[in-house]
Formats: sequence, C-alpha cells, structure tokens
Amino acid sequence: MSVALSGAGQRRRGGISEATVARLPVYLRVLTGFAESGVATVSSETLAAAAGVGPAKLRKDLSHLGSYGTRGVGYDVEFLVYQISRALGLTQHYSVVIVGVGNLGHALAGYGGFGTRGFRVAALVDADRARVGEQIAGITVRHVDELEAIIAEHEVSIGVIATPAGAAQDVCDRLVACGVTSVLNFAPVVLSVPDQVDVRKVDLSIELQILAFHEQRKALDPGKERSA
Amino acid sequence: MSVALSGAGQRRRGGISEATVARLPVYLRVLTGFAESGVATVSSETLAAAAGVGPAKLRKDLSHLGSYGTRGVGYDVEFLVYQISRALGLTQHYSVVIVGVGNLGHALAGYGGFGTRGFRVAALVDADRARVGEQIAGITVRHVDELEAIIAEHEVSIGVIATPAGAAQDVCDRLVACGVTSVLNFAPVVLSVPDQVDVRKVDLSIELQILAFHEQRKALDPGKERSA
DNA sequence: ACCGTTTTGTGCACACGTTCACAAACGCGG
DNA sequence: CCGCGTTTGTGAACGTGTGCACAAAACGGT
Repeated sequence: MSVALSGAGQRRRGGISEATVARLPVYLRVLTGFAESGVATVSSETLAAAAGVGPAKLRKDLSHLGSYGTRGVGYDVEFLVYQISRALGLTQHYSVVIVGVGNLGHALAGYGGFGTRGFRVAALVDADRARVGEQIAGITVRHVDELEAIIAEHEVSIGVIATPAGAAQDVCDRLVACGVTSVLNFAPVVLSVPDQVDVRKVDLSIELQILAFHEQRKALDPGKERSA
Repeated sequence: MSVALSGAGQRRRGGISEATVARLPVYLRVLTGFAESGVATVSSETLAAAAGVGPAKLRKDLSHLGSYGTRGVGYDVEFLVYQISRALGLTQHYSVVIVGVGNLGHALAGYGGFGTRGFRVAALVDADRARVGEQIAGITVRHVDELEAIIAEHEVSIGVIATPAGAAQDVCDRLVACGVTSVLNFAPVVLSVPDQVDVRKVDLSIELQILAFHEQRKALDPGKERSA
C-alpha cells in the first residue's frame, strides 16, 4: 500500500526527513542571530554548538537540502539563511486563523513569532459573541460563524486551535472542510483528520508529565544521567 | 509493587524508551475519558484508535511497564490509569514555578492541566515590580528576586520559563543553581544546561515553520500524501 | 470439562535516525 | 605552483523505533 519512493536518490524536493525538518527552524533562528551580529561565515562546529546538536548531525541535515557551504571555510550565514528559508517554504506567505480567544489565544495573538517569518494572522475567531469586536494585538475578534468566509477570503492554509477540548474536533472538522490542510492544535485532545491534513500538537500537560517521569527516574537512580 | 526481575530481561526499572514515555500521557488522558464514561475495560484496538496510534505500538508500549491486561478481554481501565500514572511518576506531587507573567505566563497559570495531575503551581514570578502582588488564577505574583527562596520553600523541582528570549538563559541558570532539574522552556532560545538537567522546549514558531514546510510540499506535489 | 473465540504479549524483520571516521575540496602561505 | 591545515559532505556502522504475525492465555458457551 505504501508506494516506496524508490531509493534512486533521496534528493527529491520533499526528500527531507521529518527529524531534519524539525531542526531546520532552530538552525534558522541561530543563523539569524549570527547574521545580526555581523558574522559572515560559520563552521558546522560553531553552528552546531549554538543549536545544541552535534556537528555531524548538523552537516547531514544541511546536506539534505544541497551542497551549500565551502570546505575549509564553513557556511555563508546569509546564504544559508536564505536556503533554509526556501527549503522550509518561508519564502511564501501563509495566512493563519486562530480559533479561540481565551488566555491562550490571547497569548498566541500577541506572540511575535507570527509576523516575523511569513506568517500573518488573518483573523481571531471565538464562539463567544461577547468577545466579538474586541481588539487584540491590532486584530479584531470575529465570530466563529464567519470562519468559512474568513478562510475563503484570506486564503488561510493554517489553522490554530486554541479552544477548550470539547470544541476542538468540531472546529477542526470545519477548518478541514474549508480546505485548511495544516492544523496546530493546543487543545488536549487527539484530533482525527483525513490523511492529507497535517496536525501538530502542543500540549503543556504532556510535556509536564514527561518531565515528571524523568524527575522520578532521577530521584530513584541518581548519578547516571544523560539528556538530549 | 516489587521489582520484576523474572522473564526476559528487558524489564529494567527505567527501561522505558523516550518515544514510549511521550505517548503514555496520551493514553492516560484517553483512558481517563473512558473511565469517566463508565467504560470498565478496553481492547488495545479501541484504545489505540482513540489515541491515534496503531494497536501493536500501543501494546508494546504498555508491555514495557508490565503485563497488565487480560488476554481475550483487554485492559482494565482504572487499573491501567493507575499503572500509567505510577510509571510516569504522577503518584508523587511536583511543585512548579512559572517565570514570566506575560500573555503566555498568564495563559499557563490559568491552564487547568496543572492542578489535575499532581502538579501544583507554587508561584508565579516576574521581573517587573509593577506586576508583583497581582492575583492570577488565585496565585499571587512575586518578584523574581525571591526565586531562590520560593524554590527552597516549596521544594520546586520543575521550572517553566515564559520570559522573553533575552532573559531565558539567565533565569534557567538561576533555576538550575537552585537545584531545579527539569525545565519547560517556552522562550525561543536554545538553553544550555548541565547534563543532569532535562529541558523540554515548546516553540510556536518552530511548529508553524514545520507546518509551512508540509504546506509547501503539498502545494508542489499534490495527491500522494501520508501523514503520521 | 472442553473447545472456539478473542485479545494480549512479543520475537523478528525492517526502516529510520544518529554517530563515527575519512576522503575530497578549498584557501593560504611560501 | 605546490603542499599544508581546515572543514565539508558522506559512506558505513550502530542503535532505536515501528509494524507484522503468531503463539500463549483467558473467557464463555455448550
């Protein structure tokens, strides 16, 4: 059933592994910092240290998107910033809709991370009519009934779900029905979506529980630790 | 309650893989939902479907923490809830301190996920003296200068960093100096910590960029998708 | 008491990700 | 122009995680 993209070359346009894709944004951020400090080139060792990974892993990651970088010298910072941005698709612009204007939705709307790199918050929506019209971070809250219209109007491709758990699946279904193919879910539920839709989950509770596990382990068996 | 040394020896106390640990909280949440609905037993197939994983993976995960579950029947919901809780260390209580009372800190303080499972917010702290004394979700904001005292007083073992990027490493160093060994970082920086300290990172910007990558991929090559 | 049905637990094979180690490439100085 | 130190890119070994397929085990009906 799974059509193997035969191993002729892993270099297809989308041939970057998931693990690598997850690290590229980190490299990008670190590189941006270097660029602002006026650094022109970095070695894999320096960049890897700043990104918190091993040099070999970094080089392999970068090699997956092409042979940028000069032997004996390192990588040109600005050029690499551009290449990673392009590989991640950040040269295009994406419209985002945030559903749910509770504490979390508030925080997300105010988060700087949206504007900085090709993401634009098209709208905030909420089910509570009392909040409609409210201004948050320069964006007016609209009612969730307008969701379909908003998505069509702004060509929204990414939906952020910051609703209570009970409403999340319903909102998700509506987003998907409108053609949204990427969802970032902050609600503590497992969303079910069609195969072609990507869902990423951010779950505070899960993170805490993972930390709790390691805390317990450290308490039981002190002295032989090694973290990522 | 005793250590099971019998059988094929993969059964070490801390011998649960990281990937499994990351999924256990999901199982736990789904199981809690079943318990509240009055369901007494679940099969691996049902539970796996609700958790969004394959049945085999679920069974293997659960097998790593013992042979609970009855062949031909399934798993006793309440018993499994207890066992997973215990494996994750949730039978103990952990005190958490949240540093940074911006939009995000606000949202975190109000998040229900803390109280529900063994986590208690010992304090909110902020560097801005104007916010000190403010009441958020029933907790009084204290100044970051008191951090050391608070940690000692409440035996805080988990620190949550919700500060701007610039302050994060500094706060982290102070937490670690006070003996905190688990950190949940929301600031968009790579924290450097000693080996014995666990750091988990939640980064909205990274998640969006990962979604952007997949959006781009889908736009270039529509029709042959397969998500996790 | 026994047989058939159901479901777990797990050995095995495979795919994926990480790390190591080294040859190929580059700049520089003599 | 050549040799030397430096750094990339990558093949190969290794470890980890995943999925399949099946035997062992429990329950219920007859």
